[in-house]
Amino acid sequence: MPADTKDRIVEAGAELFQRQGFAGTGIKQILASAQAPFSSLYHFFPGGKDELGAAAIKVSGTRYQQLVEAVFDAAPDIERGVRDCFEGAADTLRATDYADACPIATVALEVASVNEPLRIATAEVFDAWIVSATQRFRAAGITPKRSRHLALTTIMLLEGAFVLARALRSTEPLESAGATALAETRAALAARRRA
Amino acid sequence: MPADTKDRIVEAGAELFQRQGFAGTGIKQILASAQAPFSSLYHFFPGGKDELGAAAIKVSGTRYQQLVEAVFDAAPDIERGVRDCFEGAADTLRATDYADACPIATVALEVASVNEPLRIATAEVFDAWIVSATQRFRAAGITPKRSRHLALTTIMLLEGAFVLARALRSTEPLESAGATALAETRAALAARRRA
DNA sequence: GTCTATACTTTGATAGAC
DNA sequence: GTCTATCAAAGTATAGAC
Repeated sequence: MPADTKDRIVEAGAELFQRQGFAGTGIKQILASAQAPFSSLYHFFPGGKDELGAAAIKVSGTRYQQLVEAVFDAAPDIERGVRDCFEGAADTLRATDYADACPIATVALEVASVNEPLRIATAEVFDAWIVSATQRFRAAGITPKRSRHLALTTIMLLEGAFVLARALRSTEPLESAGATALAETRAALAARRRA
Repeated sequence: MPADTKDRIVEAGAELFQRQGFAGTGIKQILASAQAPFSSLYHFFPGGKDELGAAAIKVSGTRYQQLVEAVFDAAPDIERGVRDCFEGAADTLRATDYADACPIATVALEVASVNEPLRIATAEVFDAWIVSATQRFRAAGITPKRSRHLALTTIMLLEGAFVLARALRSTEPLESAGATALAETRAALAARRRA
């Protein structure tokens, strides 16, 4: 629960953008949800909706990364970490009636070709995720090149599973994606042992 | 090049929805792009924007499936078909300045939690894709269960790669996803041979 | 089927008092 | 920092003549 007004606005924006998209969410709805006065938007964000959007992307993208890293840190090994990520994502989807998946994917697709500043904001988040995951695999002894490939694959499987899961209202995609991510991780670990 | 007015409207809507999303595209923009009179929208689509959206999802989703099936039909074997799909998608992304990826993913994420009729329209398209890909793998001798898993994995890798590629303005994700899809396909084919 | 005109709502954004 | 009032523009949708 954020303390000051600015934080409440960013949090409310992040949540609504995640569920309804950027264009589909009005700033009045955000301020009402944040229980903040209307004028405070332009007080804290002179750049208006776009500036708020960039802040929301950064905050929710960073928080999701921390969440995933916490899952990996809590797991006994990296294979379990991968598995727990997909299972946790499936749990969240079910618990939120298939509303909460990736915090920025919807906005990323919306803005990719029409709003360059926001596109860059989403790119920076994805970049950070890739770097973080790559580092995690490298720490497990996988080669740098293969670690990046595995990081990309894991993230793409998760993002693709989110698209299908939300549309189909099923966690079958998450289970399938998790199994593939696990198989790829094991293959990379096996290659490491052979080296 | 569609002949009559209704087709032009659907085509224009499909293209704009794909690139800018559903909420981010106005019906006036669609009609202007289709060079159609404003009143004809409600003549052909009494249900307004939502009905047009459902028609656009169905048309572009079906066409994309046919495109992919044509790629597989033209390939000498299923492994090459998988590879050609990802390479073709990468070519299209580069050729369109990272605008044309999945025709319905943006809309699917936007509407999943806020517009049930459109969510169902996207689900029907994804379902058809999954069934089509599953059948394709089964025809190659892979078991039904594993064929569905492989179909889901392939589609998810493509969708996830589209998200990252458009945000990062890079085809690296497509290359990585294609390599993983190919590896999974080969593993499934190898398991078939052992049976 | 198409044309013009328009109703109504919501949008993002601003001004000025307090 | 917040309040009220308000703006112009864009949004969807409808009516009625032709």
